[in-house]
Amino acid sequence: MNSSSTRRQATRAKLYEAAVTLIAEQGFSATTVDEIAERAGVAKGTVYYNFKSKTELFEELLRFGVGLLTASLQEAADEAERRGGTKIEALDGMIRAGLVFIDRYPAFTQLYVAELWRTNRAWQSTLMVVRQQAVAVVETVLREGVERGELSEEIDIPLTAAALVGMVLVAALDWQAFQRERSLDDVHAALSRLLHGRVGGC
Amino acid sequence: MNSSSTRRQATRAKLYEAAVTLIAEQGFSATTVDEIAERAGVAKGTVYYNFKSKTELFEELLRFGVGLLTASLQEAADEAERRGGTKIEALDGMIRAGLVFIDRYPAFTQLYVAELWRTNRAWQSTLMVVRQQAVAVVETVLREGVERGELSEEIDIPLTAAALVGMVLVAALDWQAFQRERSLDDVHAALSRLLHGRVGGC
DNA sequence: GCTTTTGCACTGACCAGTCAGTTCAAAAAA
DNA sequence: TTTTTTGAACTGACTGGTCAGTGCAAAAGC
Repeated sequence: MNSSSTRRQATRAKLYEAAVTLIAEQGFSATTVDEIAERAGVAKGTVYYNFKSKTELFEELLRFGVGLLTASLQEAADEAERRGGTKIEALDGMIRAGLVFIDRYPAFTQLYVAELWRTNRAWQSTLMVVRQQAVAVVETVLREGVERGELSEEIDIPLTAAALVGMVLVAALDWQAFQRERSLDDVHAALSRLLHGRVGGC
Repeated sequence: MNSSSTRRQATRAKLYEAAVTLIAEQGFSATTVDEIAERAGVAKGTVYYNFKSKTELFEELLRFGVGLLTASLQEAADEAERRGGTKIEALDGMIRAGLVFIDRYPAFTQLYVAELWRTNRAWQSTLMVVRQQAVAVVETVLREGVERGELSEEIDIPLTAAALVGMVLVAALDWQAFQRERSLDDVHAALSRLLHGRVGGC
């Protein structure tokens, strides 16, 4: 049972890997199950042995990917806490963690952004849940920062969290798509400056 | 001749209107030409009488929409200039203009974000051009701000522009999708605070 | 001896694009 | 003025192709 379930896990991983790239490039509807199977080096029947449908494969992929992102944001936040840093430092660390994630899994990020605000889709509810997990990590850090008096009491936590996530997401995707020559440190520096309010004179 | 060309324009407008909503909701591939025609109250043949293909309809829609956005950003920048405001004030006005645009055309914004970072798509080149127009407006204001000494010389213009655009885009879409109860002023205030660096103590 | 994977033929729904034909307002003819 | 003609705009049934999902017997792995 144990060895056979790792075997299943391996084919699932191959299918995720294949699906994420294809769907990021072409979108969900334009990507065929035959393509996914071929890219994964697996028979079409295997896709349906492992997943109920194309949609279910995609939903599990979303859960899987956002799980990774959330964990890595949380880890960055905990790391700052452990070192006794400020919450601004924690946010800075999370920006970097976000960039590293996007750098490693650009296709997933692309796909996530493309699907997030669609309405009337089968996986809408899955996305809502999964988005909330990720944003909640940022909101928590903001809330703790306000409580400790490190952040202004007047900030609007949900909106600021959304704006910060957006800033990182879009800057990173733009970097990947249109400004490949820049280093991760360049991007991090630019975002960090914005976070610290060092754009205007101040 | 005159009345017939306005008739054409009217059907084209109806088709844009129908297509933008459907594609924003479902994506390009998942939206059928039959659906677009039905929503527009027009026969399928009419779509093909007015546009070479489904893709061409979509490309013209992109050009049309980003044209509107660029114009409204530029207008906000000019308005600040006319009043002799600082470049930070200009950026603030552009943030508001962006929010107003997204509030009025949420479907278009959704669709733009969903398609922007896809690779291997037929309209890729159209999108590149059109994105550059929009980002260039922001970059110009940043550059002028640095020249005048109002903004730090150390900011990275292309990356900061991308980050600002992303901040507005994502915060606004999140507002529309998940935080409907907030007012445009709330969202503007939150973003403005981030722009002015009033999140941390400073 | 189970679970898992393969290979492949098949079905039925769906859909982009076509095309022969219709509509109608305005120009030309009577 | 009335009648006829013209052609741009529009219509919707139809076609050829594509694709999600099925079924199943045989092989491979554990």
